[in-house]
Amino acid sequence: MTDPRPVVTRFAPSPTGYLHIGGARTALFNYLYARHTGGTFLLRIEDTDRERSTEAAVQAIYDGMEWLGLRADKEPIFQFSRAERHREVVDELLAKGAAYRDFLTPDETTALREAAHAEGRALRSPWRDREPTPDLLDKPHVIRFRGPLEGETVVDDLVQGPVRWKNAVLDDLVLLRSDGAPTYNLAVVVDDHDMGVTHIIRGDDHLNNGARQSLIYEALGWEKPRFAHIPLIHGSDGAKLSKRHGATAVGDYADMGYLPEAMRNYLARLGWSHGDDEIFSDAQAIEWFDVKDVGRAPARLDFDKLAHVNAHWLRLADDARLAHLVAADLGRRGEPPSQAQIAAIQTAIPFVKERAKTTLELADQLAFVLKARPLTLDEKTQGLLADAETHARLSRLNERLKLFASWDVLALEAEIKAFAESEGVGLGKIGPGLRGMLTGGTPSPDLAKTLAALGREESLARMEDALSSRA
RNA sequence: GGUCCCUUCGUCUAUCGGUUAGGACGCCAGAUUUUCAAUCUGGAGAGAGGGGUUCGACUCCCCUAGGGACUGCCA
Repeated sequence: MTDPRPVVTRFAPSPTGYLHIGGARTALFNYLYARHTGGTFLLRIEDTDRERSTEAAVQAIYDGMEWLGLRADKEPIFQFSRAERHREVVDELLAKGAAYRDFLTPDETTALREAAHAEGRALRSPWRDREPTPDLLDKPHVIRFRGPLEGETVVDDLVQGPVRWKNAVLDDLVLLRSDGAPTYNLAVVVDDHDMGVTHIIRGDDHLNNGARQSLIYEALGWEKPRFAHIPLIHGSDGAKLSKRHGATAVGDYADMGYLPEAMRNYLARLGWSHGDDEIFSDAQAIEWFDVKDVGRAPARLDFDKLAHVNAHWLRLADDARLAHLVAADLGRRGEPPSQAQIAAIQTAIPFVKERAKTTLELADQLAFVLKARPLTLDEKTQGLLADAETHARLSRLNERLKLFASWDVLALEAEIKAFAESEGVGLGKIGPGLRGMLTGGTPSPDLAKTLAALGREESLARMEDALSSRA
């Protein structure tokens, strides 16, 4: 019952589009399970559909997995390159009598299917029980699997539990097309077998295929892998994932300011749970993950929660790394930062990172840092400076700060408080004006942090700009 | 049409026959307050419907409804 073989999982996307979020999660689950069991995680590109497969899509898959940090343990396998081997297996099936040549034309097949459909039965070709004469062999034909007519097939799915089908309802699927190209269901079985895959974790849209594939394994006398059909992810509106939901490709999430480690955390939690744990590291995910704990109901994407998880990982992220990401975000926005601005971002990031949920928000929070001198002051600040008393007070603050050497948050905080006390006023008489001079009105962190983020030189310069701008 | 899968707060989920049905995000209120956030505290909020089984069902069984997948010489 228990499979003694070392665990081998695989992610097997077809290169016909982006790597979307659902596929990314499937890859994640395969990866986590392999890591959890000390097994191997493989990548197979299912490019047997020559019409729709593109190199760009293959690259998109690589890029997406790279960004998410999911590396396969071996070189990827391209399914199309194994067509010869697939045909070999079909010959074996033919020899065993587990497959047959079907000379029906596409039109005849369609007619037969419709008739069978109307009666609610599975399609059966008359060629299933007819021996072709030798001269017929040159004629175009497909090769179909000869499925059992009686009995039932049970797939003991790791997520869905035991699922059973009457064999009579499973039709004889095509193994080899009339042009000799192997089909998906055949190729999957052969490749998974040859790759030594022990656990097939994939979307539950493949659940029905599991029964058909199971039958092929049996016909070949091969040891079957365990299946785990995980529910699909839906968009935030409950509908199927589509471009309309804003982002389909995983790379889009990078552009929206999410961190890959946050993505892994959030995606793992979508459909899988380990008690009440919400925030967990990669190491914990690997330690805890088991396909048995994957739920059976489809889950929706929740961008608010993703943002919350992202905020957590953002705070833990390295400042230099965040500075690079913010710079990239700004570049994408058409506002590439100068070298000086990048340096300013670096020093300011520690003071604003707990205020942002994405690197995009981080870029917004840094807007006050990026402003060029002299700042344009908002009306509120202009009004404050127009008041002689306030102006005089802020000038005194400026003089005092000029003499203040230890430019760190705690010291600055104490200094501002001390100044307020010496002036005999509350912070309310100082804060708005100081902030206005420093930022021109753009939102910024606490005053001491704003001063620290700006740095001594820039802070004092901005103050002096403002104080002298009145005339 | 046929086959198969799914159904706990708005969302993600815990529960694995006995709980005031727990947590997280979001939401509302309050605290904090020098802007904007963040943070802290509190609150509202759920077992699709109907039958069984049982001393007792969110939990097991059946039916209905709703959602989804497959039904291809696509994957």
